[in-house]
Amino acid sequence: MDEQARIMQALGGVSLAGHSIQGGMALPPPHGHDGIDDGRKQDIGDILHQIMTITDQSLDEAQAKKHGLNCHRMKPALFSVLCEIKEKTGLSIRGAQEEDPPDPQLMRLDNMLLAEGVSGPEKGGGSAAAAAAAAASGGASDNSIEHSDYRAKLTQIRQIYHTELEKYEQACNEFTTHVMNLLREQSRTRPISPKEIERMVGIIHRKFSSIQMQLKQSTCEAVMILRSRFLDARRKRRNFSKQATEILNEYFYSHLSNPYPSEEAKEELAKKCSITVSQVSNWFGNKRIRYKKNIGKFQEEANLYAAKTAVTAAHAVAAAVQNSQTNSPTTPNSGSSGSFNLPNSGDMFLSMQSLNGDSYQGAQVGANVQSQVDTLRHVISQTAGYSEALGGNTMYSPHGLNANGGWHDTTTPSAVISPTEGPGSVHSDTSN
DNA sequence: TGATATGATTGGTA
DNA sequence: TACCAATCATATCA
Repeated sequence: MDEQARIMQALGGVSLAGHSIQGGMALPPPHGHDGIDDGRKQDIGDILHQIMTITDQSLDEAQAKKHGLNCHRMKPALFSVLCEIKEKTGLSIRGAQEEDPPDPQLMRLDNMLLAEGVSGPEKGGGSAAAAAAAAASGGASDNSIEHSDYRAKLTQIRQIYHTELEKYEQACNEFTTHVMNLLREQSRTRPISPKEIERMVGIIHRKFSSIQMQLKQSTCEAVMILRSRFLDARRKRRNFSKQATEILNEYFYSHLSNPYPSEEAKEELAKKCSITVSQVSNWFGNKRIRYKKNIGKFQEEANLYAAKTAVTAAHAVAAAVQNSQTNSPTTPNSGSSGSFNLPNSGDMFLSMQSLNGDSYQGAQVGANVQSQVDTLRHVISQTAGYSEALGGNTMYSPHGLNANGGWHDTTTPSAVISPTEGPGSVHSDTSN
C-alpha cells in the first residue's frame, strides 16, 4: 500500500481517496523534481509518456514499445493502481446493468413454444398438442391424416427453430470468445478486470438474446398459422364416421321421448364414437332442433332405427331368454294387467348395452331377466308393426314433444312413459 | 356448381 | 350451466 501511495503521489492529479482523477491522467513533466526519489518519478513519467505517445507511432514501433512497457519493472504496480481506479469508477455503470429481470414477453414466447412442443423435449408437446387439437376438431380416425400432417409440419418448424437457435448460440459463443480473447490480450497493456470482461460478455449475450427473441417470435407465428390452418375446427370440419352417427342416432331415437343423455351417457357415447363429450352435446343439440323443425323428414330415419333397435334387442334378449330359461322355469310377464308395461326405450337401450358388455347407468342396467323377457315380447310386437309400416303406415309419432315444441319435462329417460300409443304402434321410443 | 347435410359457434334464456 | 335457436363454414352429392 505504501508503494501505491507513493505512485499516486507521483501521478500528481490522481487521488484514490477523493475519487478524483482531475481531468484524467494529469501527467507531470517527464523530468519533474519535488524532493521525492527523482529516479522513480522519472521512471513513472517515462512510462506514462510512452503510453501517451504510443498511438502516434507506427505499428511496429508501438509493438516494440509495448513489449518494452510489459517488461518494465514498474508495470505491475502501475497496472494494479489503474485497475483499482477503474473498479471504483465502474461501480455505477455495473450497478445499473446487473440482474435484469426476465423479460415477460420472452417468458411468454418460451412458454408457448414449450406448450406447442417446439422447444423442450422432443417426445411430448407437439404430438400431445396435435392430439388434443385433433380430438377437439373431430374423430380420431378421421383426423389421422391431418394429425400426421400437422405433426410433420410442426416437426419441420421445430427443426428449423433448433437449427437457427444452434447457429445463434454458436455465433454468440464464437463472438464472445473472440471478444474475450481480445480483451485478455489488451489486458496485458491496459487495465481490464475480469469483471469488466464478464460485463462485456453479458452485453454480448443480451444482444444475441434479442436476436433469439425475434427467432422465437417468428416461430410462434409459424405455429399459430399452422394451427389455424390444420386444426381450426370450422375450416376442417369432418363428418363423423358412419359408425359414430349410427350410435348417436340409435341413442337419439331410442330415447326420443327424452333425448337428453346424462353426462355419463355422453361420456360413454363419446368414447364409443371416438369423439369428445362436447361434440356429443353439439350433435344432440343439433339433432333435437333439426328433428323438431322437420319431424316428417326424420320419420323414415326414426323408423329405420326403431326397427334396427328392435331387431338387435330381439337377438340380444333371445339370448337372455335362453339364459333365463336355464335359470328359471317360469317366465311371468311384467305384472301389469294385459299390456306390456315396458321400461321406456332408454332402458331398453341401456339393457342392450349391458348385454353387449357395456353399461351406461348401473342402476338401470341392473334390470332382471324378467324385464328382458318382457322387452323381447314387446319388441317382437313392434317388429310386426314395423313390417306393416313398410306398407305405408306411419310408424311413430313425435309424442315426446309437448305443445310448445319442447320435449316432455322428464328427469330421467326411464321416467317417460307414453300411454297414449297402442301396443301395436312402433315408436323408436318403445314406451307404450 | 348449386343444393343440401352436418358439425361448430354464438348469443340469449331459464 | 345446459339448452335453444340462429347462423356460419365446410363436406357431400346430384
